[in-house]
Amino acid sequence: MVEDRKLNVLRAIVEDYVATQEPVGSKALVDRHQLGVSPATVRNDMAALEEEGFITQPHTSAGRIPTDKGYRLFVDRLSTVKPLSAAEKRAITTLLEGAVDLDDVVQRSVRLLAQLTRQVAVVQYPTLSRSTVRHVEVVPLGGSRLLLVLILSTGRVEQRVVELPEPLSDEAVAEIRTKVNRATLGERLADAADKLVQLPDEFEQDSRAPIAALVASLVEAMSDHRSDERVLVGGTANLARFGDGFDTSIRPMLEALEEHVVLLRLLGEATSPSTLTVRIGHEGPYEELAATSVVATGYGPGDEALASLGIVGPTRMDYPGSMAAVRAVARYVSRILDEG
Amino acid sequence: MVEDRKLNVLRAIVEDYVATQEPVGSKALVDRHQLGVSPATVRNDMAALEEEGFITQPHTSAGRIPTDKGYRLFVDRLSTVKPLSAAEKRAITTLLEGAVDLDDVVQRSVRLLAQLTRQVAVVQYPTLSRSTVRHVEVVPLGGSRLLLVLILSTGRVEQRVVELPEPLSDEAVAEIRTKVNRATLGERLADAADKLVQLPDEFEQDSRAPIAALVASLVEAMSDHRSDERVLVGGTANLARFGDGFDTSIRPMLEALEEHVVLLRLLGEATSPSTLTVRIGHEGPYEELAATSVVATGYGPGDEALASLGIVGPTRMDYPGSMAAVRAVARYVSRILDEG
DNA sequence: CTTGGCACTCGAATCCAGTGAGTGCCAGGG
DNA sequence: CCCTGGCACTCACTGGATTCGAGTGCCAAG
Repeated sequence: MVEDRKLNVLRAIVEDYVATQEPVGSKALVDRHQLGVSPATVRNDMAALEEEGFITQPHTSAGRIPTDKGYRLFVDRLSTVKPLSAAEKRAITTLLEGAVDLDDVVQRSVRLLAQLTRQVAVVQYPTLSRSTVRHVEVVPLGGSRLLLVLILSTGRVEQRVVELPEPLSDEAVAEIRTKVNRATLGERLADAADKLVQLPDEFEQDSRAPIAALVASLVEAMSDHRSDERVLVGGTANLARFGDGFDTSIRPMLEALEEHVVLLRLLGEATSPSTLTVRIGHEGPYEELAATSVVATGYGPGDEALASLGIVGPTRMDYPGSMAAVRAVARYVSRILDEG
Repeated sequence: MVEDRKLNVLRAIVEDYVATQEPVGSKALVDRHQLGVSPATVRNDMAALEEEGFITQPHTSAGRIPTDKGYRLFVDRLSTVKPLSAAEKRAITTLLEGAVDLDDVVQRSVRLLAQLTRQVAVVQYPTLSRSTVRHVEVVPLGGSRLLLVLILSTGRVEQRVVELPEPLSDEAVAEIRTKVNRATLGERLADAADKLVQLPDEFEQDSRAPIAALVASLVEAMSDHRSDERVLVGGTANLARFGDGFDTSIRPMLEALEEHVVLLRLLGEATSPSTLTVRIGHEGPYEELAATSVVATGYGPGDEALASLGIVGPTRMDYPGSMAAVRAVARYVSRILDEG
């Protein structure tokens, strides 16, 4: 019973602090929430909560603010899912349904997430490594140059221009095209690359040089994990809203947002769309980002997570709202990928 | 003679203020520059400069800071080109030469510009509208779906998936491919679109429906100026360095950087790579960005400007350095586009 | 035209009380 | 055992007064 109230107090503190960004005291707490007890009682509870490490006071005789541990308890046990408003749901569907291609989906998702949560949004492009080959196109560009276009099951398109040691006839190109497609269609990228390297054997000895060059370029495109690391960031203007711990917190955040590798580590392993990952403050791998939290989840067709998306913001964020938005967007995007 | 010294004083003020970010007084000025006159003389000159509107004092009995008009005079008449260091030149060539495709070139350019100038860098993707068609590829995806790949002279690749009203045989696809290419090869986008709309007439009456759908999608891809508006932004972390006029200036900047349309207006019309555009403070079209300047130029193969690139920073920036960096990067990128 | 001298201005820094939100603790009552 | 009102205490914050000093403007002399 009394334990319950303590948790209620913690919840109230988190909610008020997130709303006001100011340390919250016992008096204000009983005023704004129906706790049914006096400030003195709340004070006792607060003392206990502080003892247990859930809240802290910035200085003696100031209100309390939640610690990372406090936020953790809050998201794990105290926060109820905040359903999105009808308007928000509508915004999601209408915005995402207007998307024309994969790039567009990703761009719109970032925008959407940033708007919904008023935080910085991060969306990773679908990973190459788990997708399969849908088609390979070989286009002569004149001279001895070829354009290779690699179309993947996720809708991603990679292209490369390759310079051959000698020109190829149109017939030779056509032959290569069919053989390459026969070898790789429907294969996962890693497997497709394996099959490709054996492909030159199927050709005459003296025509192998150009084939080998072409295959090498294609294999490189397949194994090039550059695009794995591609992420899109949006809503950075929201950073300026933390009028508070400014320079200490905004600088490393901006730096992190530039470093895609860092961002990907922040988003973490792509989990299934039904699982949300919340990383609070110091729980993350970066010391400089101790004041920021990450709410992320995976997305992809079916329940297979191809990539992650999420938001990054100060530890003092609206967790229920952010979590609801991230989850909703991930689901809608997954559904779109399902259909496309 | 005395007029010359006044200009020297202005130059010194700009340089010192840019370096220290603090109002500069007469004493400090004679200490740090070999002006060969006493502080009192400098004071007289300063009074004159203020009278003419080139400098101002934030409050009585403080040092002077340049006005927008002062910066303008500085960049127009006082700044000598600051040659890049050997290391910087090396950085440019090595970084840009490693690029594998157009996207990569753009990405690397942004990074480079941000590093060189320690400002926010903006690079516009090469415009579609002025480029010509190099190749159109039509790929059956099974069922009645086709993938259209549009390859442009700039190296840009656009793709669309189109759903036809009825399936097409492989032979029909091949025929379409040749006809489409014959009609559009080498044409500018606008002209190519014009030719395409007449294409269905060349086919049998009863096979026109799928052709029309295909053509419509291609024309849309060609006239879709979405990609005209694509820009890449980098180096936002540098914003945090303006430890000074923070909240008044960083917020609108972040917002502007999110709005690509705004950014494009800031970059302005793409000029030839040999011409630099410098927009100082209030000279720009946006009231909120009165404290920011833009250094931009066009780039593209030959001397034809396909798109713009540049940097955005506080009016108190190192103009000679920024201008040198922007110009150098634009030239190198143009050269790469020439070769590619 | 330049220069040294000098009075003057005004923001920034320092100091110092006063204020008040908030706490911890305690004794009394359900 | 838990809640509550009371009370002394702490300490950031505010605002006014004061000082300090960088920097200016002006003037008379060279």
